[in-house]
Amino acid sequence: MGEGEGREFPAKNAVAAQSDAHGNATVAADFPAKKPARQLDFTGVPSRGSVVLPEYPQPREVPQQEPVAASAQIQTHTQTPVGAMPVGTSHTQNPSARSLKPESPKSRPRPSVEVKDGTPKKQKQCNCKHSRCLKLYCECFASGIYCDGCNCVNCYNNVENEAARREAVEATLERNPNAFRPKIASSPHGTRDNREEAGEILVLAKHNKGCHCKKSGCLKKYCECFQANILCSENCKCMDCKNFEGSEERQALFHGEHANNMAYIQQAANAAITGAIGSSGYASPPVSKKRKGQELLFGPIAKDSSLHRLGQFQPANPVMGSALSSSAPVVRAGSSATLGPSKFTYRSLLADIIQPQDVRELCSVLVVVSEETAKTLTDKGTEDQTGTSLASPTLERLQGQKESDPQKRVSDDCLSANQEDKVAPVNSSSGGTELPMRRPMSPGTLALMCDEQDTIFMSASSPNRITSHGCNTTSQLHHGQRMNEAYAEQERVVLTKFRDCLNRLITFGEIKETRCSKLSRTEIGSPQDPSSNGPANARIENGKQQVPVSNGVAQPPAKMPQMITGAVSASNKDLPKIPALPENTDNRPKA
DNA sequence: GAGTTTGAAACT
DNA sequence: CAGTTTCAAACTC
Repeated sequence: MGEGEGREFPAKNAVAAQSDAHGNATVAADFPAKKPARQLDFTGVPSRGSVVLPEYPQPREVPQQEPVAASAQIQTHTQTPVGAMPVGTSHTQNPSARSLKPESPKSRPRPSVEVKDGTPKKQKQCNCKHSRCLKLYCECFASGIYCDGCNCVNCYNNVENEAARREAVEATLERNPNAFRPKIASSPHGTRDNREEAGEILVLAKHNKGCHCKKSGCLKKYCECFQANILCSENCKCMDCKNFEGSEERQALFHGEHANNMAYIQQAANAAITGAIGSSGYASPPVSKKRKGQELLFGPIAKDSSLHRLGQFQPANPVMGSALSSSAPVVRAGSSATLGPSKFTYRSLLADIIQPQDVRELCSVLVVVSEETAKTLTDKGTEDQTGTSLASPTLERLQGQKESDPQKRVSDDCLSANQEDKVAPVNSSSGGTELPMRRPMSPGTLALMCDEQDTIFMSASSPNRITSHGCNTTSQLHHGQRMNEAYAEQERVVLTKFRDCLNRLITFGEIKETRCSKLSRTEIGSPQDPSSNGPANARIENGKQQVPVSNGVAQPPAKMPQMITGAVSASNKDLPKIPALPENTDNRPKA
């Protein structure tokens, strides 16, 4: 029979293995005639009643908690074993004793042992009448156990009919090799374990095949996902699903009876994340999934779950929803692998840290750096030619810059830039309104357009330099060579700085992610104050930006400038006013 | 407890 | 793969 076949269970399950041993055939054979009852090991599932399985082969990830008493299938595969029932206990309640049943005595506890209040309850007993308990319709069969104490009629799911049963198992596996495998898979995120206990909902696990509910809104036990106490996932093809994170209906359902279930924890976590990130951060769609027909909105995605999923993600909360839609890069994650079933709407952790003005500031810094580099190089050239050093502070800075760590460099640069602005604004002869020579450029432009660098270099040059560049025809060749080197150096410095900024952003993003992650776990119990990541927490020491620590968790700076410039926030006001990026394009000085 | 509803499983 | 039928659990009254 295949019990074994196909399934991995056997392997995992020692006991099972023996029966399955793989083979298929073994079942009967191996089946010790009555293993106490263990049934097919095929599942790997916990045995419900019977015997066995010392341990579950598969870690079932999904602990089910809750209510679910679910149907055998799910239960079996999932819930049962899983957390809820300690193998030993539950099912085993009546272990051996069961009389296998042709008759189905009702003595045996069914597989689905529910454990509430810590008290294992009796497992369900099937009531099959037409399937002989040899099809998956039968929860016992589906769970891989013999019927025992059930109310079924004409049952063949027992030792006495092992042969028939084996055949049935084989047939079933033939149709679907995964028939006896757990239907619920946990998500990659392993955070759930800590919360399983208290009736938290397992939102991270998901149904392998997904449900296909049409009328239950996936909020009734008809729905396998709901029954397994998990949220519907992208695997589902249900309609009008309300079993998703943030669903009001779902919340209402759990509210009261499961006040502290996972749903709330998750929500709180979301809230925490949102708070940490900003109002436009994560949003859980309070609105229920749309019906497939509604998907007009989403286009032809439909059928597959994608559409469906989109529906699920819809922000129900008008506020959040709008925030979501308005904020640029909102990634809907949720799909499986990663976010998995958890349908959080993902938004960059840096979303609220990086403001448009910050980008502008970054551009300013880069431009300033570019200028300084150009200036320095030019001065050097001049020095070379004249033999005199200009002893420019800028030069010193730049020189030092190359030696110091990037962060310090950035910081210094920023400061220097600011200073320079105050003291001797480069190219700002005409005052604030005129486009400074240091035309703001997008990082991308700075990084990618070498030609632009030339322009900047040229424009950044002082009149003197220009003069020297352009007027001294005799030294043009030599000068040209130097210029090339200067460009290269200039580009190197600018790109280096930009790279440093990006690296810092990445670092902070990671820090924030970690922090949010922790927050989400602890949020419910002891909400942390999101404000902890305020600007005040970012400090710069020794030119190096220090990551503030709060509650043991590194705090990313709340404000971008600190990351970009590595300088004090005060630098903002010192920075030259820079027109919006797009506007500059045409204003760049022509060399 | 009978009847209805529902959706997975099985079948075509 | 889609549509239909079968089946048994979940649900309603």
